[in-house]
Amino acid sequence: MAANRRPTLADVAREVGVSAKTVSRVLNEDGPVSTQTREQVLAAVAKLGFQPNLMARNIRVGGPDTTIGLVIPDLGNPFFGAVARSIEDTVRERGLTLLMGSSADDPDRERALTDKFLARRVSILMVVPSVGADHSHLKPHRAAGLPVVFLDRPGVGLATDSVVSSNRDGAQEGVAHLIAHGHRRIGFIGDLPTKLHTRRERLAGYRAALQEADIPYDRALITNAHDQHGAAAATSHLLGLPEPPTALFAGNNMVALGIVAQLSRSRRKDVAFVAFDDVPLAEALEPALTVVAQDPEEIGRAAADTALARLDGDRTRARTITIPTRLIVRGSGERPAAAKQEA
Amino acid sequence: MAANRRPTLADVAREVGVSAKTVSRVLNEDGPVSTQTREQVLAAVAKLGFQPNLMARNIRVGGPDTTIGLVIPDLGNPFFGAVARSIEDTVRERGLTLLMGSSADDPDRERALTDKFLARRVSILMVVPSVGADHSHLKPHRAAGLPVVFLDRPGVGLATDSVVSSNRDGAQEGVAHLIAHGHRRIGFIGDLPTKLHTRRERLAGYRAALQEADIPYDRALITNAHDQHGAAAATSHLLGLPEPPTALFAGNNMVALGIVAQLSRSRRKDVAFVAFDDVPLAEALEPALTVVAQDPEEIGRAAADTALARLDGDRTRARTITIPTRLIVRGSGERPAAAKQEA
DNA sequence: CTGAAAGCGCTAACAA
DNA sequence: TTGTTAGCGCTTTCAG
Repeated sequence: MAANRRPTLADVAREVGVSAKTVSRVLNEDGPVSTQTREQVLAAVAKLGFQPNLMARNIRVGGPDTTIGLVIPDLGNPFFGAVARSIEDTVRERGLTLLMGSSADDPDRERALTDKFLARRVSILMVVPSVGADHSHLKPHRAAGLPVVFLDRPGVGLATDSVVSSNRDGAQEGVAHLIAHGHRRIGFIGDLPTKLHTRRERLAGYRAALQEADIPYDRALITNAHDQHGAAAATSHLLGLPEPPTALFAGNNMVALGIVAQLSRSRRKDVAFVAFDDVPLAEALEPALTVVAQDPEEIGRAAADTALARLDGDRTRARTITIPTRLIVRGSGERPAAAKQEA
Repeated sequence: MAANRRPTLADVAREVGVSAKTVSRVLNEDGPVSTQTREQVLAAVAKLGFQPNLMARNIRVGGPDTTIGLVIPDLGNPFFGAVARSIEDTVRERGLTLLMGSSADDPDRERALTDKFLARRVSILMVVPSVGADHSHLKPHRAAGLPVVFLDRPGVGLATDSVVSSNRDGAQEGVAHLIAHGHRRIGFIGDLPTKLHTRRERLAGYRAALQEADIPYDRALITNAHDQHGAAAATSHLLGLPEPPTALFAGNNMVALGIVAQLSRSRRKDVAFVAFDDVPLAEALEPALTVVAQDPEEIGRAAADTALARLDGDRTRARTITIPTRLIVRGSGERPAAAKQEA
């Protein structure tokens, strides 16, 4: 229990025989200090192992803390990991540190996290909104100048900046790719819960592609899955249908992993496949996986840039930034459709 | 510039017509408060949108902040993402929030981050040590009761808890698997920089396996790579050798991705392959990828449990916890060795 | 160039 | 059950 108190500014001051304010001046390169005392102070700081208490400083200065609060669904999901890295890279030179937490897509956990972040007086708040979450409680904070940015999905109850992928267009392009290769029965495995913005948008893109090609929409071909395991089950289900699809479209990276695994296990090389969001080793699969790639780096950078601009006084109206996706054709979308396709 | 000051405890108190301390009591469920005033206070809190300033509270209470500082090499690496998730899951119920930053394996950045975390008075500090970093500056903090845990690698200059994988044994097991299938020339592609603890340990395991089988160690078969791209180049290099290896061993997940990609591009199905650390879709590759799997969940949990025990007063001596790895045989290690193998 | 006093938002300790 | 005073560690303000 050697809980010896950590040294304070006063301790350093006493050590040198100056006032606390002088030490403060040295440390913050505030007012003028003689080289003489500066050296002494620095020496004492080193000797005592003094670390200024940032919380005390912030309290006094009154400004926000130099942190940026980030709420994502899952710290372990590589997509959000990549977004977080990009945010950090962008804000680092401004001296901001990341305060992170995962919501597990639960509105209550999301609220608990944002409340904690607000209590810490973060400089910026970024949230991947959970389904069912309402964000009107953030209104006064935004009004008071706190930059709030929604990531990956729009928020509810608060008009603020958001950064999303071109979900609808991207999905449409991916499905059109399958259609161009002769497929007319295309299974869709989207996110769960089905109310998820990304699930809706990507399904809309799917439908748009069908419509464009005059292919009727068959509800039986639409399923959803929350994780890799569920996606594998959904794949089995779809392929076991009386009139099974000849191609599959994955609504996100986790679903893609599940589909690939299941197709591999069941040795179904005849099923064409396009995934939304890229996955590692996509190019090493056989056939290589064609994807609609998102751009997590750009999403993170755009979010951070927008937030920093707000911090710098940008008071223009809230904007939604859409980051383009990119169809990467690698082969899996080109497996021939079954012979029974109609003209 | 509507920078209207955020409401304080005093504002709430004034609104209700009570003292600040009474509001404080309500919010912290401290001393007794009449139901009457409690209601009024709560109403005022809601009306004003008051959020207690956690920094001010911490200053006064004197204790550490309810955060846990975590320094990892790269927020985008799924392995560390999984570790972070596990840590968060373990500490959540204690009310601790994650403060994260990536060091890019640069000692200076690592130091900058730990200093920031210390200045914030984190409750716990967890670090994946960079090569070349010295941690003796943490000594007084640890002595003062701050739990410090090293992750994935041991730290330098500070005796404290650390949690690592069974790198040596795991690598030995993986390489022995290749040897058991007839391979005698096995290429090793490890981490960069070569001083990395994991690189050394895993190479030691590689050598132990060779020795066990009386296979001479050939330095020409040892390379290293920092990322996927470098690993692909190293693969080409090894396979272009006058006496090329018939099997490869990957020193980490990123290297594994690079090797798989390169073998795929060059259509080299004849090369056997085992990787340290699992990767997504390993089972869907052809052949499926045999790996020495790490257990990031368990690493995170062990680290968090240890740190929490320290926080609760555990003063036993520093321990190193080794989390076992597990050989997952999926096929890629079993490709037959080239015919020219000697007895 | 340096110091003393006051105060940031909150809570511990002691009254009332 | 409630209020008052003091002070956490730091910086601002104003004097020396």
